[in-house]
Amino acid sequence: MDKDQWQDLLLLLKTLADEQRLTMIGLMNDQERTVSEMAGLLKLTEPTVSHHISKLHHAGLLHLRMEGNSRFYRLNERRMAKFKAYVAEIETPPTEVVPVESDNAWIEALDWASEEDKKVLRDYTFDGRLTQLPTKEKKWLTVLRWLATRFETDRRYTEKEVNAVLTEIHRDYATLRRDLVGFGFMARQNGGGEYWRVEPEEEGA
Amino acid sequence: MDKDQWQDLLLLLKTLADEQRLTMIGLMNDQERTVSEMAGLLKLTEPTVSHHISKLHHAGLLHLRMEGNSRFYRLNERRMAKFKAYVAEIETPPTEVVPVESDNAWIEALDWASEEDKKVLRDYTFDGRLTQLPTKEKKWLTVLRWLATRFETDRRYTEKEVNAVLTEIHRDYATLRRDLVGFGFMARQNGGGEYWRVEPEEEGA
DNA sequence: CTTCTAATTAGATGTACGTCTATGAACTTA
DNA sequence: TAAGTTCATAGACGTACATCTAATTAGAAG
Repeated sequence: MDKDQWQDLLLLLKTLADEQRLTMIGLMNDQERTVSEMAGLLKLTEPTVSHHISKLHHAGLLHLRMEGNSRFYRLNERRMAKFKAYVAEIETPPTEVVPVESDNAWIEALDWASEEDKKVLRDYTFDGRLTQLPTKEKKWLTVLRWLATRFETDRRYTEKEVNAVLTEIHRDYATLRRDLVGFGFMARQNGGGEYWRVEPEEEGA
Repeated sequence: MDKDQWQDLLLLLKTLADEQRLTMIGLMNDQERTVSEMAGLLKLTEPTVSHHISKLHHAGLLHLRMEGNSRFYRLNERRMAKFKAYVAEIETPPTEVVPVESDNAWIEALDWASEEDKKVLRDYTFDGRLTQLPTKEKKWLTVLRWLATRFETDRRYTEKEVNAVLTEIHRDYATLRRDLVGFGFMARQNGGGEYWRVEPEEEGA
């Protein structure tokens, strides 16, 4: 278990370690529920349920379908499965030793990258950081695709969290963030500053 | 998952949903650790570590071996396995419907009880509560053995929690508690008011 | 008995967060 | 446009709790 996964596990634990939210998980299992419906069942006010929903949603645990005035939430089973997988190896230490990725070894380990992609990454990175932003769109897309993999799927990030991850890659995190969204690697919620990773073949079901 | 197990899961989630404690779990996996040792590794003061230890211990997640001035803690793997089993069915609702155990059906379901034991329980209980405390020691032991099963193994209870469970069985919870300890069905920590269930064949490993 | 060591307990402090009321935003329907 | 519905957001309030310093217990060693 690497450090990011361990932080992700921690997020999930904190999110689920609440009586009301754990109950809601049960309510939304195999069934769509609206906020007002759960407020009635749990005997809480709607804003309170809304608060819990936002926590669960931010942790990627919910699917949302909007229809008319109502928002139908239901459990994201893929995400729950991930949580269970984490818990299965929960004793594994956070692995304090970060391998430092001395050179470009990590590039070879990328299973999605073609030889051409790998060459681009070798050319434009040093020790895991971008040294320059490619201007050719094709190369830029390769870089963005790699950037996207730095984010967990099925999890919501605040803008601050996104920036924190991207700053590790390049000073100009704003450009990276904008194009990740612009080219469809990440999505952003209409109102708030919430982001999540999108995969081309995802959510098709 | 019944209501007690669900509350137990909640306790474990709350206990584990903390960065320091999750790290400690890693440190104590397959290895004994002392408080001062972990305080050094985590860069926390000893009282702080002690605080976290007590939470983990209360949740039954630790084994303790005392030697000289030091206390060696290590992970209780059986308890972690229980947690994992809970998580595996985490979506299962709390099962709000308590079957009410209309009559004595629950007695038949006790796998440890002989026919003689069952007769004692039928005679001295009504709707799951003790109607009278047997004076004959043999019958009393049967009752105590049953009472012990109302507690989770591998978990620590405060005196208040013990009383809460026992009050459901009989007004005179103090007598029940005293004899549970006196006859070796439960153990109590020397100083504080912490209790845990002991099984004759437990901890022998 | 005294001194040292290891850990817990007591008490204080600041932060995180669950819950509420009040308000605003987005959409539907008349 | 106006009125109604559903939910989210803002802000306030109180409790829970992670952490610290200081004091206390319990055992070991002198």
